[in-house]
Amino acid sequence: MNHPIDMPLGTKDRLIEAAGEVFAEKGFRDAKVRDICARAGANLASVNYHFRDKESLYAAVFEHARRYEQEHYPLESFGTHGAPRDLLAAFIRRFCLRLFDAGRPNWHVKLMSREMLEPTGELDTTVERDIRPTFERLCVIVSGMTGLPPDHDVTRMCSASVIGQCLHYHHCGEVSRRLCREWQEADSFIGDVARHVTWFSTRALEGVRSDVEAGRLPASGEGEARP
Amino acid sequence: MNHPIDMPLGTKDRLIEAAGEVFAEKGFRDAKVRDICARAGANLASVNYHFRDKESLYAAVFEHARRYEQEHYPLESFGTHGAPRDLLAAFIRRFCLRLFDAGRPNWHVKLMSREMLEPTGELDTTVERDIRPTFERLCVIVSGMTGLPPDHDVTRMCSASVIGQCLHYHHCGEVSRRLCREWQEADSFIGDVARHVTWFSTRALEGVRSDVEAGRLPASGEGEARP
DNA sequence: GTGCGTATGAAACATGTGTTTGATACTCGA
DNA sequence: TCGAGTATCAAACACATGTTTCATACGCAC
Repeated sequence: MNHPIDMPLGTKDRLIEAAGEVFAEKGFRDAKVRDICARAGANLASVNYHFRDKESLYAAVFEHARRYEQEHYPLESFGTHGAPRDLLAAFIRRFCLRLFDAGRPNWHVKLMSREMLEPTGELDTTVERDIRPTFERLCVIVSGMTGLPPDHDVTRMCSASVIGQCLHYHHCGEVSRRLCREWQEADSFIGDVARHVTWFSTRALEGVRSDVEAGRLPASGEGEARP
Repeated sequence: MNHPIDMPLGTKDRLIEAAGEVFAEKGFRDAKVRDICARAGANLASVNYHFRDKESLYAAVFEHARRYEQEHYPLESFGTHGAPRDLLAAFIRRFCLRLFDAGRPNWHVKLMSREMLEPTGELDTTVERDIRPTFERLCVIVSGMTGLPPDHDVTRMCSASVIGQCLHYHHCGEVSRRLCREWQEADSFIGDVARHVTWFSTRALEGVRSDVEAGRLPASGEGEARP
């Protein structure tokens, strides 16, 4: 039976929450059903009762995470009015919040990182339902700054540069924690990252725009990559 | 007994090679000793004979990878002469080659990605021996472009922006493969990425420099992060 | 050839772990 | 109160997988 709203969470939901944490921490294989059940305060058999097996639980966790993200951080539904650089700043700030806001279930992004390293079917679903619309939205914003169409290769790679900078602090968090301990520990961490990425990217895109207007597009595909 | 040079590789070395591949593909836990031995064409017991156990094999794989990287892609030993922007371009190209050059054991970077998600002791060693000197080297180059000291927060975050862009195509390779299939498949992929990151970052750093010279440093640590 | 250290082989062992089972308790409508 | 559907529980099961064992083969000094 479905659980009533505003109740201390039924077993099924507690399992999803606990599973999310454990899957994010340990990965699918290393996550032990016994551990999940213990954290959820549920019996060992409950996973196989409420979900069919461990794998279906994994899928349920992803479904849950996707719904949560879209409800709380709807990145694709940005207003389209305003100066491109303001839109960019707002986008980056929202994106960083989504990445680092520890307010609520903070394991969503880590789960995604794992999927990227070793994709299962869940990645495809998430890309189409979540990532692609977000990325397209960013491309439109960046397009407004470069003066090139949203589907132009340069626009898309510039958008990837923006995303990449933000994600870096997440993916390589363990490394940068070791390189510059102070950063991550600062209360203003999220704001600092967002502000820096905005600054760096804005200046970059201004430079790109003037290059574009001067007709200085880089010739791509030339074989001069190797030293 | 140690194996003579230029021989078809002894069991111990074949095990390391095979283990590297499997660990990178599946992660430590999912990697099965039976699978590793099969790929190495060795007996099941050989892992426990040549190394003590699976974990020591993992350590040996990392040791091997670190040595290989330092021999083949010594990033920290760059020349310091030349215009900063040329040094930056060279650094980025070398770094991208190191990330994507499929020429030889291509599993090193993937192993590192896994360590970042879920650090074991190996990450610490690699950070100190490999990553930190590389990063410091980049900071000096970037410092030459911003006009700020190498250990200045702005310089370090700008360096992180450069690294982040490059790593993005690796960490999120599976995603960008789904978003823009053509990119990854192009022969010129490595060159394209390097060229774009260089372009984007150079323009950004020029902008940063003029902001710095005009005294327009962003006030950090302000509480204006949340919307 | 004999003997010793090293390496490989096939099989057995031990344990961690996902899943199933059958019993028991709880909820709610008739 | 009864009974059916639902949920929880402890125990057992089944299998994958890291490790060990012991037998055998190889290489080399004497």
